[in-house]
Amino acid sequence: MRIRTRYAPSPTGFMHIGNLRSALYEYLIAKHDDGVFILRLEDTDQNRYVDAAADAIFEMLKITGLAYDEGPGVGGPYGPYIQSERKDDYLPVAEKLIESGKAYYCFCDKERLDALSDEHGVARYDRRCLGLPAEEVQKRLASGEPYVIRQWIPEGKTAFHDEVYGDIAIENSEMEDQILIKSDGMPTYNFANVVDDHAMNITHVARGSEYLTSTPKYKLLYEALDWEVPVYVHLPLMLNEEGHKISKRQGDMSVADLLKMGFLPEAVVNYAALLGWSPEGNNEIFTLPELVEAFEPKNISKSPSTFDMKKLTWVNGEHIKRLPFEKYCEMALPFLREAVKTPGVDYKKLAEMTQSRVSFVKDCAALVDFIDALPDYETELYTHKKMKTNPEIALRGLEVSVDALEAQEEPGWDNDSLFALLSKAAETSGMARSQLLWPVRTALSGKPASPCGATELCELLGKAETLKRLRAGIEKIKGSVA
RNA sequence: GGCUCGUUGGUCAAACGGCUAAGACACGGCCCUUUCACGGCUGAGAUGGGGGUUCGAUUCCCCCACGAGUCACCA
Repeated sequence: MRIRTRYAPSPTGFMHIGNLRSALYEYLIAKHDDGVFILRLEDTDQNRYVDAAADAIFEMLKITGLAYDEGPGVGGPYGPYIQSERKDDYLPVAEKLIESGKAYYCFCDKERLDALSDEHGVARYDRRCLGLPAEEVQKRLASGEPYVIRQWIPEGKTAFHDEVYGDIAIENSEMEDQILIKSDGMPTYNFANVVDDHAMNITHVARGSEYLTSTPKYKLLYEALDWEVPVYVHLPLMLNEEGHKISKRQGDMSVADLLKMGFLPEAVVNYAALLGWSPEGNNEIFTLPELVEAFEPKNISKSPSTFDMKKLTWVNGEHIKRLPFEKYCEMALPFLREAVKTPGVDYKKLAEMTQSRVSFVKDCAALVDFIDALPDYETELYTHKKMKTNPEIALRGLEVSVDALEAQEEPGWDNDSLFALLSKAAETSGMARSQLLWPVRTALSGKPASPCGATELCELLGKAETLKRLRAGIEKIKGSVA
């Protein structure tokens, strides 16, 4: 049978990296086996429903490339894919459970329930309505009294198998007679989930390990309904830097925020895959199709992992380097154009120079900001141990360079010619090549690092500007030495 | 508090019960280099504690500690 997985978010807020990972793993489990990936919106909590949240989910899945085969907007044979639109499907199932004695009506109100809390604030329903005579139930139902439907949990112990965590068993006495149908007629998440997963023929359920302890209740429901239990793949928790589960309610970072910060969608996806799963080989950089190929649920780990911005940043840089040059250009050009206004600048060249040097595309701007205007810099910059320079040597190096460059014709003002020229000048003047190049590089960029070497800078800036900056450098050193 | 899960360097993580306990990020050094980056090499850095089982435990069992999750008419 074909694998069918589903990502079933509730549209109550933005999507964070943990949510994305759930969606991703669901997607990968399906696609690795040529299965079907489904999106289903679990909007049974009308109080927490946020309109924009659903759109945000659609958008994030689109941007990250997690295309669903069935779901809102695209349809499918098991629709609708929004729970509020299937609300009539749940009550009959609950009533069936009542008939078989696996569920019962409960008329207890909020106040009474609240009073049940113990010293830890933990409330366990006391089953007051469990033994209600049928006539009384009918009478109260008929009178329009609000009610909920509760699952009846039998005595015993319930075990289930999880692909990641193995066999887990929990005493039924630990479980409450949970509510299946709320007083507003809507199903609870746990119930709707089971009903829909069955209705939609879901074969594999991947979700965070926070559901581990409620899974036995699901199992009991499946058994009571005589439905086949899906394969469970519980995922290790994803922790924030404080060591707590990442959640929207705690204000943790959203995927949209990460994208806004300049992380590439493919980098975020790649990194999300790596948190809690490890590839077989040593390579850690993957595109989505490569993940589909490489992903094996058996390599999912059990222990929680902490989100690490540094590693994400590295992954991002790796993806930038792998970007086709045209693509990188397209992304970097707006930043470069904003950072450099000097006419006649070769933006393509700037893009070329920056691609291997940035962790974020937008960082390219800061690398070339010296082109329009020479930044103010300290004479200290002329001192470089490995280049064997200090301000005095730099002064001589600059003077020699200026002399040589002045004589260079404009038509031959290119990197190769200039490099040869300065190399020769260094030799003639008895200096090391680096003793000319470092000062030139410094005087032209005014920065400790530049995206290209000295003579490339000369080419970039043109003869007039080059000479102007070199002379300014000379004056600067003279001024500070004196 | 009950229950469930987890615990390998700062972080992510490998390791049929068998070796000097992989690799990646970050950090240090070196090389390459027209600076930086890239790339290459390299260094430091880990099995929470205690008991077992075993010829041999990161690995299996028990206890402890610590961490997290969960115990809603939220999902």
